[in-house]
Amino acid sequence: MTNLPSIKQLQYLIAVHQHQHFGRAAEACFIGQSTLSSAIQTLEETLGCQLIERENRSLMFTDIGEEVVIRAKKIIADTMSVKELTKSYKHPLSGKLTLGVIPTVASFIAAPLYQFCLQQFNQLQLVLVEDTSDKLLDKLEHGHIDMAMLALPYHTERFHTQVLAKDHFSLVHHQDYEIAADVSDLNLLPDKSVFLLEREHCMTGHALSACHLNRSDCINPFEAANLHTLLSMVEYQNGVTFLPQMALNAGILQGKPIVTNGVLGDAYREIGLLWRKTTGRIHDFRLFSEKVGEFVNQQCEQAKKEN
Amino acid sequence: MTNLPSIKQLQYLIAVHQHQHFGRAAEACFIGQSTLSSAIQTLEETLGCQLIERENRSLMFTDIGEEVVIRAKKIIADTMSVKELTKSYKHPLSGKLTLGVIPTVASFIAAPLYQFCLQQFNQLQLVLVEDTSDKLLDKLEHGHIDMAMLALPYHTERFHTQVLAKDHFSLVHHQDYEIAADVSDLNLLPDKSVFLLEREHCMTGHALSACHLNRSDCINPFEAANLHTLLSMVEYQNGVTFLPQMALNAGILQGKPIVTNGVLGDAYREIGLLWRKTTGRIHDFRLFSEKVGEFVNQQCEQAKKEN
DNA sequence: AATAAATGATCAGATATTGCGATAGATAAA
DNA sequence: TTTATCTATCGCAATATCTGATCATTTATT
Repeated sequence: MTNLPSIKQLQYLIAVHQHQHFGRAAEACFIGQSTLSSAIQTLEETLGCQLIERENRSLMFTDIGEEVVIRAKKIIADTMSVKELTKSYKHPLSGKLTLGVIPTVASFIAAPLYQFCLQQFNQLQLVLVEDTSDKLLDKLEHGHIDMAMLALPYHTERFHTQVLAKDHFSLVHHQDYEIAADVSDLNLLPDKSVFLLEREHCMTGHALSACHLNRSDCINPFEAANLHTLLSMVEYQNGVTFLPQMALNAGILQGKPIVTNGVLGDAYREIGLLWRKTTGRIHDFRLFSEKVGEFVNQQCEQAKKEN
Repeated sequence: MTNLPSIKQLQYLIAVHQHQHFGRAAEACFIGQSTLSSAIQTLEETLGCQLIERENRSLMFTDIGEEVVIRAKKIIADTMSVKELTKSYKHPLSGKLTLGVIPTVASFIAAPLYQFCLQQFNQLQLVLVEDTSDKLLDKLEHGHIDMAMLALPYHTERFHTQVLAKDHFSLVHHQDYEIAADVSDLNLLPDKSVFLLEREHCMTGHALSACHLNRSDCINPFEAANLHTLLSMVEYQNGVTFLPQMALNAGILQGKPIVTNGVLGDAYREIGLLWRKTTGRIHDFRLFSEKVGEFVNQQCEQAKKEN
């Protein structure tokens, strides 16, 4: 058996790297400075090379030291995930779970989702975070959130993706606005009559591709930052836009002189849950996505036979 | 600081999993049986759940135990790679290095490459292994070989790929075989006049795509398993085939009544080195690929102004 | 049924590792 | 020079790891 570095040694090394200071690192690890000093020395011995250059009053990690720190971090993270794994096995869906949700979903289901989880998982302390898709993926990668709920398709190989539900788009317009009864090809809509969210918004892309909108002339250059601004434009400028079923079910049109023109056949976005592939709480997440999947499906349900 | 499982405990757990037997596992770890027994118990305690069901005369890993073993293996591998990393830093390119090479490369450069490495890296004990691309990637994944040299493009995201050199294809044919002086479009060659290796062979694909051969009629249905069989067919059946520069430079046509029709403009395969992304010998491999890259380039060099 | 072999758990005691506190040594700041 | 800061070192204590002998249980053999 080869003599490998120990978990503790790696933890201590990481601490020194974080604090760039032996004393403070030792404090953070709840051990004495001397202990840490000798631990690092032993580690350097087993690895057969210097990791840290101790100078007058400052530290300096060697190239190889930096590389070792990177790998050590991964090893520690993996080891902690083993503990998480066994813990979530013993106490399913307990403790804190931080879920990131994109705005065009959170607006409509954050509150009922929170209520739902409170009932379903009474051991769980759910924390919701609202942000854009990009930001959420960043947070997910860095461990600031445990899972992300966003609209698919969204290109990412980095994480495990679990599809929960289809959320169909409907065409909506002012109740007085006359529109051809049969709008099979949406590209035939009048010039500048289609209002959308800002271009960077993932829902804009989803609406465009799901509705096969390729004639840019019919799209109004105005870019809304949120759905309510968008709706007010549609209301006053007598245009049209696309709303996901989830928004309609949440009553976004209530009290407004805007009506839906019915669901558009195969135009939909998908709601999905993402998590880190290396997570230790895989059981938790599977269980969570199963239950929440049912809930989200319900939120996206199309009213049967509604005239 | 949370109480994490130790590296040793994980190693012992893996040993028990491998041997499915406490006694033999202990032996393999060079520790007493009692030590191992208590180590596993301590591990189960820190993880808070049972990993192994000890029965009458047999072992049985629990579901969670199996999962822990999988993750433990990764942690141990990563930890060992840290040791490798520092070792290769102290003694660059020393010890054993096992390199897999595909047949259509190995045939021509295995011997001179071995000689080259003997001179360049006198601390290195190079072991060459010849096998097909697929098999080599399998071996690479399972750690049976350290690097693989194969012909690109070859689709794989699993490994780091380092391109070494372009190896151009030339059209060759029997010296008495008349061929249009200007064969700009190879699809115009006579029916069944093009001989190739078997369909599964990566060089077949590379030749086809590099030479933009899309008219299947001109390809002879015979499939050769190696280049020498292929050449004998070309020789006796008066057909043509494509050979990489590497083969020509190695003198494969010497003594044969076969001549080259000159290099085909942009028709080439690339020779590349692949290694596991998580390797600890990254410095070694970079150094190796740099030097060997020069060597392979030389082996693929096209004779200037040769008439 | 009696006996032997196999296997993992347990215990006391040895050894190794990890920990602490005090202090030394070296350097920079006052 | 004095003081403050910082890591290394040393003796010693606590803890973890390891060993060898032994136990309890089950299975195979006689």
